[in-house]
Amino acid sequence: MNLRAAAVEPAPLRVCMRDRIRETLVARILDGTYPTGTKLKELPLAREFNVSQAPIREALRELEGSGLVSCERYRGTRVRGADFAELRESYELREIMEVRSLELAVPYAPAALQNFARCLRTMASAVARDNHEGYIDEALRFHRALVQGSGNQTFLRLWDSLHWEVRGRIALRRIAAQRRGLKPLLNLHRALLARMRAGDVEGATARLRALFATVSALA
Amino acid sequence: MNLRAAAVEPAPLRVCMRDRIRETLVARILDGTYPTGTKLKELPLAREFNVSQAPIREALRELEGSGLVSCERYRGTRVRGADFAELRESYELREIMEVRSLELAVPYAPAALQNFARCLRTMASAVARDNHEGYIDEALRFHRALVQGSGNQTFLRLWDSLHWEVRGRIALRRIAAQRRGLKPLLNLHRALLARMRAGDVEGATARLRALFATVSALA
DNA sequence: AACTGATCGATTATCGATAATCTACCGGCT
DNA sequence: AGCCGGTAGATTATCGATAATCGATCAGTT
Repeated sequence: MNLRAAAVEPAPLRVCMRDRIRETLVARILDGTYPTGTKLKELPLAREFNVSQAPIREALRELEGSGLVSCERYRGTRVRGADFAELRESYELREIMEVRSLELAVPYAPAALQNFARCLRTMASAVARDNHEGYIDEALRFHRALVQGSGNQTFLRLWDSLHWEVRGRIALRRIAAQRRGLKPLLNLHRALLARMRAGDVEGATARLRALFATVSALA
Repeated sequence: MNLRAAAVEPAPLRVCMRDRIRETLVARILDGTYPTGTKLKELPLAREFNVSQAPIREALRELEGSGLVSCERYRGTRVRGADFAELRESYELREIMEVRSLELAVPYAPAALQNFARCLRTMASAVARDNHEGYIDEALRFHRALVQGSGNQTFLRLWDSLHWEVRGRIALRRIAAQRRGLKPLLNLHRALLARMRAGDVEGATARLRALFATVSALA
């Protein structure tokens, strides 16, 4: 699932090596295959993907831009992100963006509210059937729509660049594995939507902050 | 002035073509030499910089990461940012980051407060001497330090990636050219620092928002 | 032994050329 | 005229090879 491509381009169409390589590397970094500090050497990667050095380098430059790796001239590329501190920082960033988006977007148009409600129904049925991945997919759509509602394209691009389709999955799986599962998160979303419907900015942002607090509490 | 490099690496040491090219392109995009929508063709750029296609492509990939251009497969790279709407969006993002940073960092340690005070003195003397560029440099240091104070590295990297050393300069020059000049901005900073000293989060964030409102009012 | 400087292997940066793909244009057909 | 398919030129994506740089090692000196 690539939310960004789905929203912006008609077809993902990954004919291009660079994209395939980049997505593979993103996944490996965020799921821990490459722990923080791992050196990503270009020629070995080139051999692994059966390509030349060029597409590897370009993929690495893109990752540098999204902050997952850092490069030092003539010294190579190292994995930067994905330890827990970094995950928490990203959530902090996401929180302030989503809170501000709420403030900018309330009151919502009926069509937007219907869209959120549809997401919520799908999330609920996923929880009912213990379909964690289904819940995660839909929750990400819900939160992305929240940011989209702000009308701030810069927010949306930033949100997309943080790769929640991978990194959110990691955090939510841990919550799903807890005793109470995803039910509390679902209920918080319900309360949030109710306040959004009521046009109650204060109440809505409070619920949204509570949602993020749940994730932060993972520790 | 490259704040990012100055803070992270000992020496910028731009021995590498990619960096020189990237910085040139950033400046051209943000100062309007390349208006929004301009197609950046690789071979002509390669000829201009007397390099081959490779370093150009990598520079473009980095710009894509920081959101200044967008690429479509086999269709090339176009300038994305730097119209006024985009500038406003970036300021919105910067505002929520700086406000949140304040909330996280208050109350400040004495050393940090002294640093802010030193910035402020430099800003004041620059205004007194009508040295706009000097004011801008120091104001950017002040605001960067604000974000740094949050301890959130992700915030800081994002702040750096927005190229305020170019884009902030553009906005502030317009304010400096107005009737009242930079004086009101300086006074708002003074008020802000006073509230920071007092450990008054509410008051400080209010002053900070007022600062950003001044910029947004540029229209 | 500690220090200095030269050298080698590994790795990144860049090059020049080729393959893949897109866009615009053109002629034939309905 | 308007539509379709194909071809040419422009542009991007990738390749394979070379140059530049780094880190570690080692000989020689004190």
